[in-house]
Amino acid sequence: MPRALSPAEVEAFRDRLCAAAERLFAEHGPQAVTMRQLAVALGVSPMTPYRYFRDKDDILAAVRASGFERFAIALEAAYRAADGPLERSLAVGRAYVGFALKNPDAYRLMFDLSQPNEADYPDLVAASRRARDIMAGQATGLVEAGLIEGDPVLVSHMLWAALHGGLVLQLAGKLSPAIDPSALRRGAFEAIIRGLAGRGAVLS
Amino acid sequence: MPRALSPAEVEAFRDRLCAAAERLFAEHGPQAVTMRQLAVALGVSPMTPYRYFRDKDDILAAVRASGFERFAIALEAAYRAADGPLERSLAVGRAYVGFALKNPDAYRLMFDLSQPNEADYPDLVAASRRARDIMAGQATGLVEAGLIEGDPVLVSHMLWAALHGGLVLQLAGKLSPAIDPSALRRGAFEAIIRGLAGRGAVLS
DNA sequence: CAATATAAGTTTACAGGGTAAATTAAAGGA
DNA sequence: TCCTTTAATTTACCCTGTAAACTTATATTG
Repeated sequence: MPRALSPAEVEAFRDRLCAAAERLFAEHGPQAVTMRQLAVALGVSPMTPYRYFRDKDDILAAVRASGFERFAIALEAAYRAADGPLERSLAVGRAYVGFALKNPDAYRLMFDLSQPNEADYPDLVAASRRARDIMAGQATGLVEAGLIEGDPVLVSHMLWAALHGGLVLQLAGKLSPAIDPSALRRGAFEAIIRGLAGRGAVLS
Repeated sequence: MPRALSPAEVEAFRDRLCAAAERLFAEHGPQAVTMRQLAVALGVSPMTPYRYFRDKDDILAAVRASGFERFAIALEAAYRAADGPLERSLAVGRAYVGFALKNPDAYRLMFDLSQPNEADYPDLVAASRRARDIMAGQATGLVEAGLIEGDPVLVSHMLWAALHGGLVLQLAGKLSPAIDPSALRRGAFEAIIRGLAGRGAVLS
């Protein structure tokens, strides 16, 4: 049905395609998310997606962007719901771990090292930055309250590294004995925040 | 020249092939390490590698295993050269970061989440375990010396997570402003060890 | 020494991948 | 009505990984 195709329709198609990609990814693994499989999932010919995305990398970037979007929303909600810097940090940490464990495939893809550099995908950069800003805000709160001493940016990086590193090693099966996921969610990583914020940690 | 082919010759071919794979990986990216490219790099026909490896995943597993081998050797050297638990942990941490920054491609591949599960590759499991054991030994030292309180396994996981998370976020370009690599090597991450071991950190 | 078995290596072939180019079909404006 | 525009499909190409058949050269055996 040529002629036109409103921005809303374009957006709708892109969303449907991203959703299909996420489903394929989650249900049949990374090697199953192929142009042709995506096409059949949408009941469309193999070349149709190219009207809406530059190429396959562009599609995967959109999927990652949508993941970061939902991720940022979850972190923001936790941030706003808690009050007091320490409580906020703990809540954000819980939300972070919760998201990763509830959406392991999305989280994997979002931080996959073999993915092309995100700099070429503005939407992805924006969504990614949104999540990073919450991490920075939470860390700044800890520093301003005197719970941790040091550069807020560095503190943010450290806490993020601790969370991400633990999750990624767990998801990769490198930790042995493996960590009980429910223990993770309950707050094994809170130990780091509490440990550092507990008194006088100085990061420089 | 059929008949025979000593174990040493087999090992030599496998090593040459792994080396070629690492070079392709480092010089032209992951998508360039293809069976046919590997074959031309060795001056051999495309099917010849299949005499020495089950399939492509088997080759990549061997490359990862050799990476973990060199990684473990570096950590062990640092571990032995230092004396005193804190010094040992700091030395191992420095060696860890040094290896990752000097061999970013190897490190990426070793911890790539989209790689098939390592459980199917005994050599990889062994090499991986060797590295993990050093991390565990170093953490146990900290706990036994009373520098950190808690389960040594958990302490090991936490420190490993902090190191790995920071490196991986850095390699993925997620940290902004990016960390100066030389600062990383000089010991930005020592802050975590020192912070935790500084006095009375309790991890549980 | 000649014949054969065996194993290293190559050639050929195929299914499935991403995507460029040509083609078709449907709708709005003249 | 016809023509332009554009969504969508069809076709085609080259590149993957790898199975199967074939070639070639030695080591063993008669």
